[in-house]
Amino acid sequence: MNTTSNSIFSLNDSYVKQFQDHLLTWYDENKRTLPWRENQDPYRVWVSEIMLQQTRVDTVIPYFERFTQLFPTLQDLAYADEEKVLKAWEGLGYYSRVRNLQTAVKEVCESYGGKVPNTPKEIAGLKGVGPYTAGAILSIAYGIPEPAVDGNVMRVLSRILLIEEDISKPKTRVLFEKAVRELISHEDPSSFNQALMELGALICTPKSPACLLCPMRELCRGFESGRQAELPVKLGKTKVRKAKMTAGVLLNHDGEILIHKRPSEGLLANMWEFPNTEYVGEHKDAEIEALVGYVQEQTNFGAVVEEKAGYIEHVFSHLKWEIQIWQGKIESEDDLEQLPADWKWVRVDELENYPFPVSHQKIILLIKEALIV
DNA sequence: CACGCGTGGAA
DNA sequence: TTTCCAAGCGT
Repeated sequence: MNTTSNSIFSLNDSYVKQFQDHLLTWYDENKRTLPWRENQDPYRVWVSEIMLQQTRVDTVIPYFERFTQLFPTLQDLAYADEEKVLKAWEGLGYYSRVRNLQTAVKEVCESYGGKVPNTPKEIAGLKGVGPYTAGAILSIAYGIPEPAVDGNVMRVLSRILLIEEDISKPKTRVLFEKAVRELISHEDPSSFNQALMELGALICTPKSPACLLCPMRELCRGFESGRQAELPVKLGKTKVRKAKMTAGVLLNHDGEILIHKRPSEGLLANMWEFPNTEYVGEHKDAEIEALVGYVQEQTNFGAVVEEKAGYIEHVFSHLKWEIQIWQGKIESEDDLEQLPADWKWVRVDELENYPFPVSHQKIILLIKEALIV
């Protein structure tokens, strides 16, 4: 047996075996019952992994239940109307995830006979499937010993192995993948990868980790040196740009509201919204002028703004919208049916049929509470 | 590589 | 209230 150092992490066979035993035993006794753990259906595993990207488990659970009920199989999703798919994702954020997912399952139907591929190269080639998700599907659905390195894994391993590389650097992930390749159980790669993440979620949390409850404590170099709270090293900055927005709830003669479908790329792609634009200036004249000008440009309609209907703030990961909301109407003798593509007149009770981002759901709430429509 | 891309929870 | 996120990926 090789009992000497066999890696850049100085992991000998004995350490690796203990690592696996402690981790897998703890996982077996403490893992949560989650809807995507009911079986190993690659499609369901895939959906869950996409939903869980940058999103909390508690948030995902109801979405996963509803989504898999609406689209039980890969084929159901592949052939579904994109609007229905976005509606099922409404409120979950990062909407390109689900459009990429649908693109990818179509690809699986066309190129892989409807069966999710099980090789790293093929699966990583699918839209929206990066290094983490590829490893997660391969290990969890197919039992293949590939690393699945997410934020949890980097946090947990940075502490246990005392790795001080900056985890905000993309290159650092590769280092952790090397570590996982040396540690991963070949008997149960699925449980091993999930256990690392589960430990990160339940014990080895970002702030004040529960080291006294941790099954890995005696194997943890971070704990041993009392430096677990300093890890992982994560540099980088958070700057949120503020944008002053003006939005309109604009009615036609039939009391219908004007809405717009956003472009297919960029922020909130393909989601619906009320006509809005960024403005410069301090006073209400600037807000009204910007809004009316935007509507004129886009639809060729003349809007008449009547009164302030409210104010809403909405914070994105990288942007803050400060939205002034105006109520008004479209004054046009022209044929109101001549709407440009991606614009629509809808009744209040029809709004629920369209996918709106949360920022504009707040406007819908204002309409239902305050406006007479 | 750096940045854009949502949302709601926790401290 | 402010900060930092939470099972990342595309460009």
